[in-house]
Amino acid sequence: MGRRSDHSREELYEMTVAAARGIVEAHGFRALTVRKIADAIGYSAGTLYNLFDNLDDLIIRLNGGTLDELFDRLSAIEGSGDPTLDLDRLLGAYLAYLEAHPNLWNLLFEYTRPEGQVLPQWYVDRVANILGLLEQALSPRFPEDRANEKRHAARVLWASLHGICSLSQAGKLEVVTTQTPREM
Amino acid sequence: MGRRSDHSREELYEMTVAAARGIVEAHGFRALTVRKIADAIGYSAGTLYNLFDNLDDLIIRLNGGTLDELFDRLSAIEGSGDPTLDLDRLLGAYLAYLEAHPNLWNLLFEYTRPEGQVLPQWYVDRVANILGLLEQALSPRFPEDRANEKRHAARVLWASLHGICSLSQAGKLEVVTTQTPREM
DNA sequence: GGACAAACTGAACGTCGTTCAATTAAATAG
DNA sequence: CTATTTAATTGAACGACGTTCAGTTTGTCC
Repeated sequence: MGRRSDHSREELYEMTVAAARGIVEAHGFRALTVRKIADAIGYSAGTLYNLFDNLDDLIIRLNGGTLDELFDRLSAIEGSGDPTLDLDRLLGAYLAYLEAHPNLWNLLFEYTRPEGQVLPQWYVDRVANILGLLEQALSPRFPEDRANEKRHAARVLWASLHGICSLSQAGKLEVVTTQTPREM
Repeated sequence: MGRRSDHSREELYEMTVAAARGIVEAHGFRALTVRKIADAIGYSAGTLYNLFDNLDDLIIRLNGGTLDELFDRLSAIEGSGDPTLDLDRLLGAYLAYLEAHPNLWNLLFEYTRPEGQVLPQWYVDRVANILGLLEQALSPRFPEDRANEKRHAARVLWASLHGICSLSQAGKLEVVTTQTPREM
């Protein structure tokens, strides 16, 4: 079969990412294969290589969308100026997203790139944007000339939270503790 | 080729785990395949299935050895009774091990089991033993009737540290911060 | 209407984890 | 010492994976 005109390039791109997302949400990231995505959208596997460099690229685009969604949820929270309260709200929204889309969150962190590969700049920027929301909430605690310490604090906080969620999600803490991530 | 008597079953087991460890340390956990391990010890791939259920099983045994090594390093530290000092020493030993064997540490956490599979009890016990060392260092801070809170604190501490090391190791923080795990 | 370019496919390649009949050697029995 | 049983080892095979690409079909432009 040759050229088809069922969908534009952009439509195909959206369909592909949506199909990939559906597979991950339904069956976890181990179930995500090029052939299954192709089947889901009614095209052959080779076609996907017109749209993406490879599966790695596709996953990163999908993860980019997840980061966008996460940013939207977190940035929808209006700041009160009280760091304790704001951090609590951010945490709540973050955990709510994690609980609603555990497999997407999983793909975000458990999928690591082949060695030597670096994340594209646009991806790094989106992570930085989310960290920016954290910094904003922390602002009242830091004078303006200590922006570096604020950056630092936001990252330590983020990484620690990540550790709790990560181990909990992987079931590596459940066997030792019955606490939920929220309690921890 | 039929039965050989080059090595006993135990020797073969040790050789296999050692070969797997060598591959992971040298080339990362993505390079770990059954065929490469078999080549490294001069046997065929099928032979490994006499010793291990599957690659998953083999990896867990290897990780078990890593946990043992980690426990040995950490338990070699004699407690001073001062939690701050003891925790600092434990942290130092932990980070030293991580820096010395980054790929082994990687395999310990980045490798997640297929869905539905639970970790064997002996594996869970070894994790609990390491957490026990943390609890021991925390002891002076907690009265005896608050053992649960101590357990809790040890796990939050552990998970947070894990998050920092995990993101740093994966290069997901380097792009946003230049801090080393030790500083964080 | 003919030439060109883009999209799409099916088959193929090499690799992976895993299984298994066949083969060989050790262990045991008579 | 030989015959039989038992255990270890292999090579070939299976199905699935990511990826490539020659060949085919369709749209587009002059």
